[in-house]
Amino acid sequence: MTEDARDEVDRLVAAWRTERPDLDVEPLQVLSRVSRLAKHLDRARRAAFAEHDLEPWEFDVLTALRRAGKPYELSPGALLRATLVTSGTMTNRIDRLAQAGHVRRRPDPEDRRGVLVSLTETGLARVDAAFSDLLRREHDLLSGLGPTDQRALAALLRTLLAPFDSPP
Amino acid sequence: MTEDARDEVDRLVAAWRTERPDLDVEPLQVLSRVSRLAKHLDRARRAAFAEHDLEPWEFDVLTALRRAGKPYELSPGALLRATLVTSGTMTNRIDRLAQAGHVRRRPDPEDRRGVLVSLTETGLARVDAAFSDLLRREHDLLSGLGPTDQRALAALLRTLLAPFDSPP
DNA sequence: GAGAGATATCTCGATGTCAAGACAGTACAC
DNA sequence: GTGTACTGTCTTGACATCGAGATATCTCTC
Repeated sequence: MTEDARDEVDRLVAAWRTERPDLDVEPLQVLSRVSRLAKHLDRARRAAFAEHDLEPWEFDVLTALRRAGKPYELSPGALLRATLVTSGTMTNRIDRLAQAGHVRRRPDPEDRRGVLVSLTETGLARVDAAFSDLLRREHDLLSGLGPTDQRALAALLRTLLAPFDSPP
Repeated sequence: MTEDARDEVDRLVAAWRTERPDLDVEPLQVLSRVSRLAKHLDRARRAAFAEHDLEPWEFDVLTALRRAGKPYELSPGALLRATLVTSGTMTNRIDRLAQAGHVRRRPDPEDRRGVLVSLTETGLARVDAAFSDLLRREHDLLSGLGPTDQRALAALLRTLLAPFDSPP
């Protein structure tokens, strides 16, 4: 391979090697790329959702409900675990989604502390359209890698992610 | 390998397959993992920097200056390109870093619109200590992968990142 | 069945970010 | 040289997030 496709992180690593030759900066090759890629993905997602009048945070909540299957209903607690945000943030998100008419809140009949949040018709339609669109764009972003490479990449990332998702 | 190490994304993909069997959700195997991993990394970094009394955003700016080499000086414009934030954010960051005594601002003698930002002694010491610490922790995060896997992962990520870093 | 601790949700204040625009200075063509 | 477009930095207002704490309810032990 004539992999001369240097990216921003290659330049960053080279700079560190000059400035701090005493340190092993190899971890940056992986982890800086993960962070930078995530930042670019956020921007791409924002652009994709704009066509459906959705913010990324709205999409995150709506897809969690959509994935739950009928009746598309989850507790705020389940939602915050799915989206990695704090409880205060989730309360705020649900408030605004309810105001926009995308979700509906009702008291949990089984637990009087609890609440259940469910998709409305318009919320369901909106998230389905946005999700199809997102997948189309993500497919394009990955077009630089063949199916084998994609699977290899997914497997490597899974290894890194596992300790976070299932704490020891 | 008994690769049964299902993570949160495997569950997410399985749920989508059930709910939207009409869609090809393979891209999520890669891109959802990138986003989720980045979120976990942010938290880990925040914890690491807390010991050095630095916020992640402070670290980002200080390392950009550190990497520049002596005299550790860059313009705000160069800094915002290095950190992927907007100009308003960078002005705010420099203000607070200057107030904290980590950087210093001076007018650019070559361009009267411009400003140059440089590390102070304490800024330099702080960033060097925090960076060593960060690398130690990142090294541990990657301990689940051998050197070959790490290189493979880095190469695959580079391919995805290249189109963003060097727009065609 | 009473009490202690855990759990679920919400409230509130502080903060970092962005987007849009203001302003000063520079560069280049004519 | 003058005018126009561009560049670099800063200002402002809106907003989403977090963290800590408040409140209500549940659960488990004795």
